[in-house]
Amino acid sequence: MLRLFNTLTRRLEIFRPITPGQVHLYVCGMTVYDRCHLGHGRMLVNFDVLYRWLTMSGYSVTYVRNITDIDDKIIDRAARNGESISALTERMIAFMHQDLTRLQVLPPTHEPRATDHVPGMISLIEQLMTKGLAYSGSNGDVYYSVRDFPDYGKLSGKSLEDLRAGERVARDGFKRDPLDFVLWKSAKPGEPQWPSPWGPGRPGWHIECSVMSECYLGEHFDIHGGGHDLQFPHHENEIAQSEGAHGHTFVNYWMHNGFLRVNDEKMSKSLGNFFTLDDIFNKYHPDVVRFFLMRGQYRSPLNYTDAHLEDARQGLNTLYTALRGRGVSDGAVDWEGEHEKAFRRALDDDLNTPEAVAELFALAHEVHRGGGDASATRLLRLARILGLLPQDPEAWFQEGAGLTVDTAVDDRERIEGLIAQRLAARQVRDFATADQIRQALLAEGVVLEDGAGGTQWRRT
RNA sequence: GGCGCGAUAGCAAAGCGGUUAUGCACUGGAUUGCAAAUCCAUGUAGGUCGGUUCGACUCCGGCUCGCGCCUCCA
Repeated sequence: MLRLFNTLTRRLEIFRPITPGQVHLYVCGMTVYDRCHLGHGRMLVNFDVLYRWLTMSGYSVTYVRNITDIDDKIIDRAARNGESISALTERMIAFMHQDLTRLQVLPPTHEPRATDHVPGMISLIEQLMTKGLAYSGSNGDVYYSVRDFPDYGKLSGKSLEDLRAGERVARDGFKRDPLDFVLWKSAKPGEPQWPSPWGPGRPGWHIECSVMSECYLGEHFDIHGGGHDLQFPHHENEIAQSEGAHGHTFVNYWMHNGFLRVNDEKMSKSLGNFFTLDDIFNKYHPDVVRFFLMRGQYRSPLNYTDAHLEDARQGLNTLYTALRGRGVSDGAVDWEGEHEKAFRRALDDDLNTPEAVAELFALAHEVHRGGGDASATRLLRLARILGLLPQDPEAWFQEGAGLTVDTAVDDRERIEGLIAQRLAARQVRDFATADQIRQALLAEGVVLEDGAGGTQWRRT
C-alpha cells in the first residue's frame, strides 16, 4: 500500500486514486531557456521513479509533464542571443530530451507545450472573469484577484496577511492587491503575441499548467508534482486558478522534491556553482548521477560535491561487479522474495529510495555468497525498476566504470596487446615483467584481473 | 519579521521506543606468484539541556546551529 507525503496536508497519506487502477499525474517540467542543470535532473528523476513505481504497482498511469516555451526569460534570452524564440526553445528541448535519455528518464505520456494551449488559457481566464476572480488593469494586463479566493494560501500554509507582511512583493499601480498575479500580459512591441478579448498579448506564468493539466487529465486529478520552490507561488496560483474557475478540488496529492545544493551552498549562477547535466556527464556517467540522486530521499535537501559523486560511483561499481559474468535475464519480479518485499515496502513508504537501494546491496552480497545467477537476476530486476544498472557490466567497466573517458578503439587493442605480452611473461614465470605491465596499466586506470578463465581487465 | 524543515559514526544516508540499516573510506585475516574482485572479522553514531517511560537516536518541550519559502527559480 503506497503512502505519499502530501504537501497540502503535510502528512503521509495512503494513496487512493480517484478512479481505481488509474493514476493521473502532472509534473511541472522545464521552462526551456537554458540547459537542464542538476537540480532539474533531480526533479525529473524523482518523478520518473514515481511514474515507474506507480506503473510497477499495477496502475495505468497517465503522466503529463509540460514544457513552458513562452515566458519572460525565454524572450530575454532569445533577444540576447539574437535568435528567434522558437529556435531557442527547439534547441533547448532537444538538449533536454538528450539529457533525459541519458539519465534513463522515461518519456511521459504527454509532453504538452504552453504555446499549443493559448486558446485554452484565454478561455480559462474568461471563466475567471465571469466568476469575478479576475480583472483587467488599466495597462491592459489581466490579474487574478487573490482576496476573492478564500482558500488562497492553503498549499503553502500562508495567509494573505503573512504574505503581505513579507513586504517583498513589488507594488505596482495596476493591481488591486500587491499579491494579485498576472494571468494575461498585454503585448509589447517585438514580443510574441496572441489575439484575446483583452487585446493582443501573451499568457502569464501560472495559467498554462492549469490549462494543460485539465486538457489531459481533467479538472480534478490525482497527483501534481514539482520542485519545492514551485509550492509558492506557482502551485498556489494554479490552485487559485483551477479551483476558482471550476469550484471544486483540483488535485488530491501535491508532491514537492527537495532542493539540490552544491558544496553546501544554494546552486546559483552568481556563486558560480551552477552545473548543467551536460557538464557533469563530461566527467561522470549519467548512471552514476542517477544513482547519486537516488541515495537520498526525495524530500530532503541533497548536497552535490565531487566526493559524493565519487562515492556513488564506487557504490554503483559494487552493484555492477555483482553482475559481471553472471547469466541474468530481465523480466518479472518475484515479489515473494525477502529482499523484494523489503524493496517494495521501502518504495511504498513515500519512495524511500535509499532503503530500496540498500536491498540492492543485500542482493549483490548474496550473489557472492552462493546466490549466483539467481541472485544476480533478482538484483538486476529490482534495479531496473529504478532505472538502474541498464548497461552490460563488462562494457560498463571497460568504458570507464562510471567515469567519462576517451575510449578510442586502438586503446583497447593496445591494452589487450599488453595483456598478451604479460601472459607470455607469466608463462615463463617472468613475474618482474608481468608486474611491470600490471603497474603500467594500473597507472593509467586499467586493472588486470587474473582468473580461472584468463585475464580480464577493467577501468577503475 | 512571517511560515516551514533539519541536526545520526571519518564522509554520505535510512528505519526503528528495547534486537547489525546500507554505501564509501579505513584496519586485520582468508584467497592470489603479486594483484583485483570476493569472503570473514572489526565501528559502543544520533547537536545540547530537560521531560515522559521499566527503557529513547526514535515521543514532548527549551536552547544552539544550519537550511528553505515569503521575488524569477526544479
